Amino acid sequence: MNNKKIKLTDLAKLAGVSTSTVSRALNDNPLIKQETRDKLQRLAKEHNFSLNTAASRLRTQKTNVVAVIINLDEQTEQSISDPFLLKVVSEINLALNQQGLELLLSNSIMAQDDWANYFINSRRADGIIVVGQGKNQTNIENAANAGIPLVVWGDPKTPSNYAIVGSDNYLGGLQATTHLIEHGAKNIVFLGDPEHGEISERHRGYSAALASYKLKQYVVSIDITSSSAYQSINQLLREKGLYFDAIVACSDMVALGAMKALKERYVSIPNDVALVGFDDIAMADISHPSLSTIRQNTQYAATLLVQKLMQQLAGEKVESQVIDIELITRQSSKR
Amino acid sequence: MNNKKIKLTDLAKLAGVSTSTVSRALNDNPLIKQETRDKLQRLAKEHNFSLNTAASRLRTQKTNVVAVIINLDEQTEQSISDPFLLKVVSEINLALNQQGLELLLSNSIMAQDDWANYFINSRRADGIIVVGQGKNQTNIENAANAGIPLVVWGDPKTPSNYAIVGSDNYLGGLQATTHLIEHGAKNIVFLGDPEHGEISERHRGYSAALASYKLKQYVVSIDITSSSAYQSINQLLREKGLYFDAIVACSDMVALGAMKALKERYVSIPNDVALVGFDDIAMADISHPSLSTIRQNTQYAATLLVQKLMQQLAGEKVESQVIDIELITRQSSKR
DNA sequence: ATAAATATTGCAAACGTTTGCATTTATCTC
DNA sequence: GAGATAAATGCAAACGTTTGCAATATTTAT
Repeated sequence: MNNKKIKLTDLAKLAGVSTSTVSRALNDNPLIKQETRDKLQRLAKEHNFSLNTAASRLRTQKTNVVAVIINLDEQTEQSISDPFLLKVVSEINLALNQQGLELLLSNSIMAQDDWANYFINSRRADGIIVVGQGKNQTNIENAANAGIPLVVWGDPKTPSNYAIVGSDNYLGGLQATTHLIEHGAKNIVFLGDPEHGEISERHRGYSAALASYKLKQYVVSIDITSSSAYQSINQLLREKGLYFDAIVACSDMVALGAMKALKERYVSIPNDVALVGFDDIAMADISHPSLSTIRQNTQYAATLLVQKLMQQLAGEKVESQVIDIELITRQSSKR
Repeated sequence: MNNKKIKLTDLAKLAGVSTSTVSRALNDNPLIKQETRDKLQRLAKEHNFSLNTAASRLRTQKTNVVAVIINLDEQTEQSISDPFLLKVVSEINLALNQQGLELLLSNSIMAQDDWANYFINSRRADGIIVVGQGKNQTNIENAANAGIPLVVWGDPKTPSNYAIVGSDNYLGGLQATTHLIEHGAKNIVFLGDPEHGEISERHRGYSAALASYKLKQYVVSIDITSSSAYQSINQLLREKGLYFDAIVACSDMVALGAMKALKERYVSIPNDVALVGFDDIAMADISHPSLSTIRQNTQYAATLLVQKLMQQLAGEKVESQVIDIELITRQSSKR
């Protein structure tokens, strides 16, 4: 094993050419004759050489790194328990790698609120993808105003000075609710946190659907975790009885928590209470009864996020973009 | 907004001192008078200055970055659908941040098998944490032999030339199985892939438990996903009927897939078939009936992984370490 | 064959830190 | 109060790339 790390200069010496030539050859610069390029690339591989990214980043002022920060509200445990956010991250990772970019992950850093500075000024990353709008968008807004290159996964209809990619949450809420109404539901509970970025739009969709059928709203505001959903449905049944015949949950995890509470009290799903979730996580299909839900196209979203960030870095102006959702009907809403 | 990025030299000029002093002051070097340090740190904050990490990494030959690679077998879809692996990553992220380290995430890179070279030689990261042993450990072994600083989340009892941190999978399999036997199970199926790193140990524990009670093994080998579990249990019931009265699943996702198949065919859990999973993901508690399982202490594991990697980077010799597991009994195994 | 145009390579100066060593300034000792 | 020791700061050389420009080699046109 080579004890000493080999560098560009060494490689140049070995090949009997200048370092500039090697550098260009390895970067496939057409200035260099194809033949020479091939030779040098082979030599590099042979000697197990790879460029020192620190040096190259210093020189080029580019990192090819994108920071991804999971923007969770401190008060909720959503992040760790919710598979959906992590799925989004996973898709972003794939999309980035496909572009030869790397992913610097962060979830706790959001608290110390100079994250933009931390990542960009220090040249740790070229740009930032924020996953989740959270309850409070001001620090994102500030960062965007300060010229930080960033894109956000969230609700694209939110007015903003930065590009947001995300599902049509309003339509999702609308479709979920309409679907339940069309299957005979009259008293439909919205289970979630209407204050929260994306979710408030889902709630608006819910309201709109109810309004057009002249039905009454029942909003149950909870922390968006499955255990919180479980508890609140339990409490509801205990204290007020079964006054509803359907639930629109703001996420699948929430829906599954509610489902557990219902099943424990022998409330039949979907006959007594029909249920629609949001996200289409793996468990939606595995649960029993399987969970109807609004599927979000995370893969496409990830591609878009990366693409828009790159465009922004290239100096282009980018806009928010709405992604189609799809109602997946499973057992939990079929009567 | 400052148009030009401010650098160390500028700060020095502003303060009327040399760059060395500023550099040392910002790194809290005791060579510099406390008073000067405070003053310069304040100045830096005021001007929103942060060190250019590219330059500093180049100079110090250290990145303070750890690469985390999710080591999934290509043939399975485990990674994206399984919340457990992502939970581990999330915990590692926390542990790293606590040490002031950053996390470079990778999941697809494992395929192109010079990952060690890619991360370390190129100085993208100081060390590597591999999450999951996968079926084939040779490329990890090679990397370790080549002196790449790395630690692995997997089964610590696997003989290796690198440090592995992970649960006592053998004991987990043993406890899960014994628990079922003590609750009256006679014909216990092991559902999983006994070829797979960590899981083979769980299977060994299962075998040992059965042996000591002189019971017969029923191994159902599947891909470790919930859908695969669902299908195979379905097929089993269809073709062979209910010849078993308990299942030890190699993971919670697999257990939940099996549970769905059982429920669909009105097999009562736990009365007809008792069930124990592995991991204790959030869904284990939310499912109905709730799922008994072997809890893995991921948080402690993450801390250890980081700690051991740091020790290794400091030149110390580090050993594999077994982490205690805990049997969580819930409804799925109570009769 | 020669001049002009083009293709290929090399020189050397950055990029922004850190750090060994030299230097200055402050503190102590007798 | 002078000399010696200790504390605080500054000088300048790295770290390993990339790239504008200059220089050389090759091809083309006449």
